[in-house]
This record gives sequence, structure tokens and C-alpha cells, in this order.
Amino acid sequence: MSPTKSIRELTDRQREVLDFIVEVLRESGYPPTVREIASHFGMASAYGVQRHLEALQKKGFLRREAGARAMTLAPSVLQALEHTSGALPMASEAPLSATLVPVLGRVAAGLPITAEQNIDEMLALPDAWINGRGNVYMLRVKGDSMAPGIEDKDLVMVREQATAENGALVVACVDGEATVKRFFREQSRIVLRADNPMYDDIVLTHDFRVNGRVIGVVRLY
Amino acid sequence: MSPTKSIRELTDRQREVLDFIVEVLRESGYPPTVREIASHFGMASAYGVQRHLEALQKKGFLRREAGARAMTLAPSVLQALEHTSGALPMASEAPLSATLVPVLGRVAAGLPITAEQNIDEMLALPDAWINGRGNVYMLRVKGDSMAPGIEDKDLVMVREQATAENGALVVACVDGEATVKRFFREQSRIVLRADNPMYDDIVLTHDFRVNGRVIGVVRLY
DNA sequence: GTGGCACCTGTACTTTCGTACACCAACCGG
DNA sequence: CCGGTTGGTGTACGAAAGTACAGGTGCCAC
Repeated sequence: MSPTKSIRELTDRQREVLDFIVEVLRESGYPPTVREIASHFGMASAYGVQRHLEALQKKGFLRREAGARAMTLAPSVLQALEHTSGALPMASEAPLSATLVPVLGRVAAGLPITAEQNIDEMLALPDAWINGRGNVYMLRVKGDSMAPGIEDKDLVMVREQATAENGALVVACVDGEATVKRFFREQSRIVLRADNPMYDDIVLTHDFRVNGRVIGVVRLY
Repeated sequence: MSPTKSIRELTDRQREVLDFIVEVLRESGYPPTVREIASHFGMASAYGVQRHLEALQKKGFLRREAGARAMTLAPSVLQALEHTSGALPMASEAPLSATLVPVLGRVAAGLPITAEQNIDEMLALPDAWINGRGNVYMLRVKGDSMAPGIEDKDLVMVREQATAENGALVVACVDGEATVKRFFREQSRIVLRADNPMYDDIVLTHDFRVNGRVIGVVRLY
């Protein structure tokens, strides 16, 4: 078992792959291709690597775009590397008891909400705020529909979960936009209600899934 | 063929191509493809670029290997870049390191508020939230006098400062207890007002000092 | 003019790369 | 026992990339 626990967990193999990418980046100045990675690990198929890359991407360590070698290390990884520069990084200890949490920007419809494309930045938050709460991400709130508890531009901490009790603050995707509302399940419909009475209820009857539950709010003046 | 054409000379176009490669390398962390370069310059054919790359290679500015994007800047170019501008190897975005901030518990009268005796715990918060804001500490709010903006048990981020504009959220010590209120300076007295109308103003006439200004609120559910 | 040069187009070819599907095997918790 | 996660093979295919050749155009010096 790897001693690293602070960062969102990577498999041993995934970490090896990430390290190799860093190594190649250091030595050649550009990232390896999928098959180059595979052959480095003696793997016969590119698809194994492909899936590791997808995992790294989903966990926020890697960014990829279409095209050959079109991958970048996430800013968080780069940051860690600068501190532990020199030989093989093996960032065993992040600063302190901090956990990396992704901050989502515009949420693309259809994608899993924590898809890499949606991640704006990563923040290191105290373990005590995050740990034991499952998969946590943050979301920047737009609009004052939840005022006065949550204001425009607040950051909300969200724990990914698909269910919620009535009245809970949830994040849901409506019309391809992530929105924070209060959740009420009635007989055959779901009501998403704003705290701000200026806003109307959103009533949903067909397929709908809660994305997460708000577990915290951060407001910076 | 001018026999003594200094080898290290680039044509204007070659220089432009080289600059673009550097630019892409900076922004994305990996080099562009031949066609990406072509389309950036509005060129319809990849071969034009191809020849520029060959020229750059022959003149020692670029190294290439087989494969997509498999090019590196020559060490000499890298060195030159380090002098003129910042490091380029990898794209860097948001800072991610964390700063330790003390969380104050019971505030002992007479002591400076951030005295060690008052510190309950330390939290690692993102640099972006703290940096450039001076001396920052956190305080756990007791009571609902500032509801609905600030609730019981919220954490407030406080920047130490002795002055404040009228209406600002400040931390002040009253009766040996740290309290969060809105600050108003009138002719000869200071008024500390709660947002919650259930609470009366606190009026102070004698020596009084603001301890800090609230620059953030964190609420964990 | 007449070449030479730098620059670009159009088209075409081969290789490589990313991605995907089906399937296998080990492990682990309920 | 089963199902989920993790890591891997073999094969396949379309898209993208590097490469190449045969031109075309403007500019400058001879």
C-alpha cells in the first residue's frame, strides 16, 4: 500500500504511469504517446495505458486533448514537481494535511460532472474538511438564487451523491448548467426550490439525477 | 550561393515559426504538429511548414525525431529563453500550495489575539485565499448575531488590521470575547451592530481597537 | 530577361496514434 | 457464490500526422 493518502487516490500502476510521463517530459520535452508508455511497461496493448490515462484524467492529474501526445500535467502535479524537483519525484507528501479538490467551472452537459474538461483549478483544502466525506468537489455559484445563505460567486463544497433528503441543498444539472437548489421529492415529481423567493420552483418529472449535496460554503470578500 | 552565409541566420518566416513553437510549448506543454503550425499562419499546406522545420533543424535550432510532435528546442534556444523570459518547459497555471492559518478558540483578554494560547488548531488553506492579504487568522463564530450572512459555528477568515471603513465586518474584543459585528464610527463613539435585528447595538465610547476585518466565511454543514 | 531564392499550394502516400470492443485473469468485500 | 474494480491481451479502424513531389508566385541580382 502506498503511503500517500492525501491526494485523491491513485492506483500504484496509475502512479507509475504518471511518473513515466513526467520522466519523458523531463528528458525529451514532449509527452510520450500511448504506445510508447505501453512498451515502456512491457505491455503489448495500448488500451491498458489508455484506461490508465483516462483514470488519471478523471482524477485531475492529467489534461488531454485530441491528438498525438496531446497531454499536459495538471497544474497541481507541476506544482508538486517544482518542490520535489531533482530525481524521480514520488510526491509522497503533499504540503500537509491538505487534500486536492477540483473546482468546476462551466459544466459541460452529458459529461460526468467531474470530467477533466470541467475542472477549472485545484485547491488544497484541509483534510478535516474533506476526509470521510466521499468524493468532494467545489463549484462556483452563479447568481443569487440561494441568497442570503449562498451568494453570487461563493464557492460551494459538494459531496458527490445521487440521493438527498427533502430540503437538502443539492447540486443538479438543469439544461446543461450546474445549479444549487433545495431538493424536494414529491409523489411523482422533483421540485428544486431557490431560497430566494424571487425565483420560481423548478419542477421536474422525468429522468433526473442529483449530482451532489452541498456540504460547505466559502465566501471570500 | 553566397559561400559565407552565416549558418545561424534565420529568415523572418523561420523566426516566426520558431516563436510560435515556443509559444505553444509555453501554453500547452507540448509542441504543435506541423499542420497546427500551418493553420496558425493561415497556410493551406503542411509542406511549407515542413520545410521551415527542416531549415530550423539544419540550422541547429530544433531537434526532431520520428513521430507526432516529436520536436524539441535546442539547448541553446532554451538557454536564451531563460534569460529573456521565464522558464518554459511546462505550462503552469494556478498556484496550489497551502498556507497555514491559525484558528482561534477562546480569546484570552489582554493577550494579542493571535497569541499561542488562543490557537485551537492550524488549517492549511489555499495560498490564493490568503496571499497578499496580510496577517490572516480564522475565528469560529458563536451565536447568530450576524445571521443570515454568518451563522453559528461558521469560520470567518480575518485579516488583522486596526482600522475599518463604516459598515465593514470586523472582529473586535468586547468583554474579553472576540465578536464579529459591523463597524460604524460616529462622532465620538463606536457602534458595533449585528446584522440580526434581534440584537442590540453595542456602543463603545472609550478606548477600543478593531482587531481585524472579515475577508471570508466558511460554513461546513 | 533569366536564373536563384524564399514561400506557399494541392495532392497523395505511408505510418502512427488514439480509441474502441471483446475477452481474460486476479483480487476483494459482502 | 457473486459482482465490482483493476490490469491486461489481441485486434481493428478512422483520423491525424509526417513526408514527399510537382508545380506556382513574387522578388532580387545579375
